[in-house]
Amino acid sequence: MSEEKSLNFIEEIVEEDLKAGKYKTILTRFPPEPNGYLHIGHAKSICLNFGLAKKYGGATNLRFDDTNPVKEETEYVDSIKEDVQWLGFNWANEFYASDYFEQLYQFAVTLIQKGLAYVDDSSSEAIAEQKGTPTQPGVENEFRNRTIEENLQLFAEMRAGKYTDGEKVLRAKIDMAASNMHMRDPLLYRIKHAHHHRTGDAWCIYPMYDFAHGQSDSIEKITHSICTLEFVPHRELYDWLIEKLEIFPSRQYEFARLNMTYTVMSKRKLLQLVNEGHVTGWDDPRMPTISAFRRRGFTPESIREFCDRIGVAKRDNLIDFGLLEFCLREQLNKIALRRMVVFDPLKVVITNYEEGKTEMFASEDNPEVEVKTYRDVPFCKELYIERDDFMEVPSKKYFRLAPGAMVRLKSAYIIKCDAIVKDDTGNITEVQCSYIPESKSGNDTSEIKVKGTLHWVSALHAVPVEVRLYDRLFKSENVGAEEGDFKDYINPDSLQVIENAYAEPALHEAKFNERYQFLRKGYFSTDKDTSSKIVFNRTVTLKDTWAKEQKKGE
RNA sequence: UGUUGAGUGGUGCAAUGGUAAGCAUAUCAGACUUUGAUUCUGAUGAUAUUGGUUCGAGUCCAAUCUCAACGGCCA
Repeated sequence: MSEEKSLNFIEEIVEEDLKAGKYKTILTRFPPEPNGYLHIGHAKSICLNFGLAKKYGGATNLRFDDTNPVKEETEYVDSIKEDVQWLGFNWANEFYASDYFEQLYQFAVTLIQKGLAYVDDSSSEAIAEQKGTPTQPGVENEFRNRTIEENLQLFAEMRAGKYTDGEKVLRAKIDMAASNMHMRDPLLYRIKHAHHHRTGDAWCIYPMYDFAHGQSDSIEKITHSICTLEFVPHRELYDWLIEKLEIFPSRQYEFARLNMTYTVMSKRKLLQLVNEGHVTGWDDPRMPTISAFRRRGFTPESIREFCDRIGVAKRDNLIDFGLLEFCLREQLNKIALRRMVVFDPLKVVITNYEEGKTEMFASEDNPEVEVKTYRDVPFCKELYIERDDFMEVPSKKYFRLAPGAMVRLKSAYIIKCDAIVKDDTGNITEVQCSYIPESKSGNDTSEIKVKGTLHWVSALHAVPVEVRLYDRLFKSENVGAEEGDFKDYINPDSLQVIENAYAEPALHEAKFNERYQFLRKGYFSTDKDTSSKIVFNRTVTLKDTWAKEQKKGE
C-alpha cells in the first residue's frame, strides 16, 4: 500500500477545498437527461462523481435533468437507475429537475424583478440572427427594454398558457456583444405545450438547461458540479445566475469526455442506430451502452477498473477499445468457469478406442483459483475438434493436429493422426487417430511431449448451443473524425451467429450470470434470448498470438 | 479575423523549477505452459516548434504551430 496514486485535477481541487475548510464534506451529482440509455462515457462520469464522494466521505445525488418533455420518458429513467446500481453505486437522493419547477419559476421572477430578464416575442430565426456569430457581436432588439411590470405580466401569462409554442421566450438580460455566445441574452424559458413524464400537464413553460442545471445544483447544495468540456463556455453563465440570484455557490468543473476507438459515443447517434435498425436495441451487445455490456457479460468490476485506468484530464482523448477488453479479461480470467465448446466441428475417430465405451475425465473449472473444483467430461470413440485445429499440410509453426502429428486432448489422452477421410469434393470429413493409453491425463507415463493441446467434445454427449460472436460495430478506428455519415462506417460483420456449436454436457446447466471461458475460444455468458436452446454471447475473445502470427504471414 | 480550453512514447495517465521523464496498455523478443490463454523476463518508443528567464525548464515567460469547443426555443 505504499504506492501513492497521483491525484487527478479534480481530486486536487477537492482536497484543496477540504483542506481550506471551504466545505466540511462534498456533495456531487450525476445528472443524466432521461432521453436515452447510459453508455460507457457516462460510466466514466458516474465513477468520477460517485468515486469522489466515496473517497472523500461525501455523497452523490442522482438527478434527472428532465426539462425537455418531448424527449424524455420513464423507460429511460428506469434503465438509468438500473445501470447506475449495476455499476455498484448508491445515490444519496433521487431527484428530478422537474421537482424544482416552481422554485425555478420564482427564480425567474426574481431576475425579472431585478431587471435581469425579459420576455422576447421574436421568432427563433430572428433571435438566432440577432445573436451574431462567434466572431461577430449580436445586436439588441426592441423587446429588451420592456418594463419590469410588463415582463412580469407577460411571463405570468406564458405560464398561464396564454401563448402558443414559440410565441414568446424569457431571456436573461446580459450583454448581446459578449465574446462568449452564451452570455448574449441566453434563453431561460420556452413554451412547450407538452406532456411531461412527471409533472404531466401542470406546466407549459419549461426552463432551459442553463436555467435548470446550475440552479438545481445550488438547491441541492452540490459542492462540485462536474461535467464535460463542452460546458466550459456555459460556466460564465452558470456563475452569473448564481451570483445574481444570490443562491448557494455550487462550482462547475469540466473534464474531457470519453471517446473510444471503433464506436460512437453520442446518444443522438446511438438512438439513430436503434431507430434505424442497425442494431436490435439499446442493449444489443454490440452497443457501447451499459445495458449492452451487461447483456454481453461484462462485469461492473471490469468497467470500474477501466474507468480508473483511463484517468481524468482535460485533453481530448481516444481510448483504445482494447483497454476495456484487457480489463475484462483480467477479471474474467479469475472468475470464469472453463468449458469446452467446438464451433466448427471436425469428426475425430479414435480407431483403437473401444466401441461404446465412455470414460469420464475430471477437468479443472478454473486453474487460477486456489481451491480447485472439477467437472466431469465424457470421452468416447467419436469426438469433435475444431476444424482449424487440423491442417493436412501444416505450416511451419503449426503445432496442432496434422497427419502423423500428436496432440493432447485437454484433460484426456494424447492422440496421433493416422489417416484422413475425404468426400467426393475433397473436403475432409473425418480424421482417424489412435490414442496413447499411457498418456491419460493426471497419470501420464508415456513420457511423450506434445506442444499442442486441443479442446474437444464427445460426439455422443455434445449439447447443441447457439453462439453469438461480436466484433467491433464500426470499421473506422476514429468514427467521429471520418467524413460524411457515421453510418457509412458500420462494420457489416459485427455479428456472427453459430447456430449449432457443440458444447460439453456440463454446459447443459449453464447459469444465467455465470461467466464461462470456452477453452481457447474466449469468454462467454448466456444471453437473455436463451430458451430451450442455450444462447451464448461472446463477451470477449482470448488473446490470440497464433492468429496474429498467421496474419503476419498474409 | 473572435472567445475559451488543450498539446508528454502508438494509446491513456503521471512527474506541482531539481536523479537516467515514471506507470499501464499496445507492440516486439524470450521463458514457462495439458488453453498459442494466464504468468514471468527483457526490449523498442515521448516532452509540438523557436526563443527567453534560471545554476537547473516537460514544468515559468513570449511568439508560432496544431487540435477541440462555442452561432438549438437540446442537454
